[in-house]
Amino acid sequence: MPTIKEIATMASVSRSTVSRVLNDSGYVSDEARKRVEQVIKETGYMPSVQAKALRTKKTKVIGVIVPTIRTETSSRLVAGMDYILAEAGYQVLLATTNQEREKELEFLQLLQTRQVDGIIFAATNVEPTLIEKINCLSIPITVIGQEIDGVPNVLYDDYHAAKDLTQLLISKGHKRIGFIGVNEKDRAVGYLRKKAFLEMMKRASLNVETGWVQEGIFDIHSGYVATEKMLAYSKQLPTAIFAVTDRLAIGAMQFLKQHNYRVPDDIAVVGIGASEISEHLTPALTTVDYQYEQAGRQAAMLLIQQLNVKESVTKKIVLDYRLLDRDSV
Amino acid sequence: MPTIKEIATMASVSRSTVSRVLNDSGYVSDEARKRVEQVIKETGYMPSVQAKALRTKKTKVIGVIVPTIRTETSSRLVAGMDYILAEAGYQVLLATTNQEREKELEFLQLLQTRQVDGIIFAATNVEPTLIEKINCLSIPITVIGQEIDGVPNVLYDDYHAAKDLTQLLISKGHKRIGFIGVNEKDRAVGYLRKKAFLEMMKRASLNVETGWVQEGIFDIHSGYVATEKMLAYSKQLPTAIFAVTDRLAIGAMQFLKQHNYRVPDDIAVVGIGASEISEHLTPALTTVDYQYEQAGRQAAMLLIQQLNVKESVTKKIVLDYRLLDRDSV
DNA sequence: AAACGGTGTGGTATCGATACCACAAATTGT
DNA sequence: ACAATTTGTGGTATCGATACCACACCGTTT
Repeated sequence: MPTIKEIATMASVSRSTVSRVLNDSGYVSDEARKRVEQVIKETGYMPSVQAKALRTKKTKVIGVIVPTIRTETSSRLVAGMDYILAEAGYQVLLATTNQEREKELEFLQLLQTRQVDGIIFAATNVEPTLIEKINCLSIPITVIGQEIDGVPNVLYDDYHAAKDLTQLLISKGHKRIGFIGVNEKDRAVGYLRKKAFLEMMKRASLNVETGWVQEGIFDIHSGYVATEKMLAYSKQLPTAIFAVTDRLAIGAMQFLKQHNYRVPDDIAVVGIGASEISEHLTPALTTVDYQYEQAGRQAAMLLIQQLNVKESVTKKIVLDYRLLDRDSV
Repeated sequence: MPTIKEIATMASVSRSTVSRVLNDSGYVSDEARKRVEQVIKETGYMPSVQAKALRTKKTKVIGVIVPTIRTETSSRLVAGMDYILAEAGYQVLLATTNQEREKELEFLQLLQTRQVDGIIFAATNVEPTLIEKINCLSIPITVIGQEIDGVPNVLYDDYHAAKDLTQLLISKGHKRIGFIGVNEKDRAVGYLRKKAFLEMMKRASLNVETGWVQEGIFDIHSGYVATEKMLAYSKQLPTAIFAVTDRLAIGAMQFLKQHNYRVPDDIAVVGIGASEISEHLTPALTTVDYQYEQAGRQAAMLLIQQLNVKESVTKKIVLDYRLLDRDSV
């Protein structure tokens, strides 16, 4: 690959002129421009991204931090981001934390020294040190899925979605409803969804047995186990189970089917997430669609907006959700 | 962030000495080293990746080209790669092609000008122009999932896996077996799996009605539709369906259940891919586990190997697969 | 005719690091 | 004691681009 210097020599102009042609900046005579373009075409020259980045401090790369890329949620998020970012000429540099807190910090640092133009961060645990780090970051950032003050956020409306879903169960006549959650350190998925559930039950004056509240992690099997425990420890069996993710719901349904409970006739099940499989289950799972790809797009757009205006915006976007009332209730 | 020059001044040494400390190369007195390290610690200095890359031509970034990041297959692949690459100090720059051929070429070019240290390419269509481009690339590359001569490959054993799976169906007494494939331009998934199926049927002297052979794309719904067509156009109904991916198999099962065919009693179903959900379906899907994460790891390891020896290896790794004989047959 | 503003071009400094060489000082060998 | 290493350090060139300024050349304006 030739350098700009060689192109300049070949076209009998200075490097400056070649640069002007490349960036379409400043004055260049038609004649000079043509000569340069000709040489560029002949040689297939492409300017060195490294050199350009060093000089201009712009890399056209966006760092994306996600807990994992294996789950449908994350991969859809990233797909959505990538769609918008690619359109705007950016590429995605991926960083996966595997839920480890030190790694979140580490990657924020790493991406900064890599001089990415911006960061999109799908956080899980939001603790003070992390927030502090984010706030003193010199790069535009957008946080998705967890609320952090002072930075642009794209948020799911976990609270209201969970409320609506609980209300749906109640309105269909369920009075005994079990709950499968996750660790409450995850404020959005763990804390807010549970809070909404409990509040709605209280408002409807419905009792929640302690055995009805179980906790899983993020995989299908833990939904299975949680359901097993729930049924074992209940004085009275619940008639419905609210699982905070589709995978947990799928695990629950699997356990129920295998133990000859009919869904939804004996026990109804709902999830959150609208995973691809959810509508192909029998019965089709009632769930909430957060439209993760859309969320990724929004986050990317919000970031690009910041990059363009060059001053930190602190907008919050609360995403819409759709209740998918299907056959499992 | 200070520069190496400032660190040098602060530690009363030259930039060269700081560089030597940073890279642990050449001779540096203990005393000088200590002073430099002290200043680095105090300032929190981190060398500019851009400048380093410009000088050394190494970016510590690996470009990964995949058709999409939304599917379980791809996301697992990438997760596997990321695991190994992160361990070796590389980061992943993502490029998704959405199956568009021009984009595959475009990204190969783009990644090259970005001076990534290596490329991992999960190709789909392998046509001459692409192969040519790959062969004249100046960067180490590893291709995964499709066989291309002259470059290191990580391959699934599509042919034998499909044969084994067909054999399994035959050995369980099935004589009328339907097939749901994908476009044969995809040599691995479309062509090889079909070839293996047809050969095994022929070898067992089993007839394959034309209506029994259907084609879908890569989503669940197309498996549903293909099954619908298959049953509509069959003179005699098949007793088993071989779908070349799990998603197609899931679509098939969904259609069958909804139309009151029992799986596997009336019609058995098998897939390929061992998607997470496959074991949680009722009945649990018989499928082939390609261990995509493992595949991603292998590809990453193969690439790193090339980077280390600095000469192009042309090794081929054919991955092992596991037949998961579950309840859908 | 002098002054002026718009065009077009080249030269030089710079971004922040490493490579490489020159050279001084310390150590070793004979 | 002197040459030959080994060790330690700094200076300069370079990677490949852009930023910015200086200047030359025009045609207008006063």
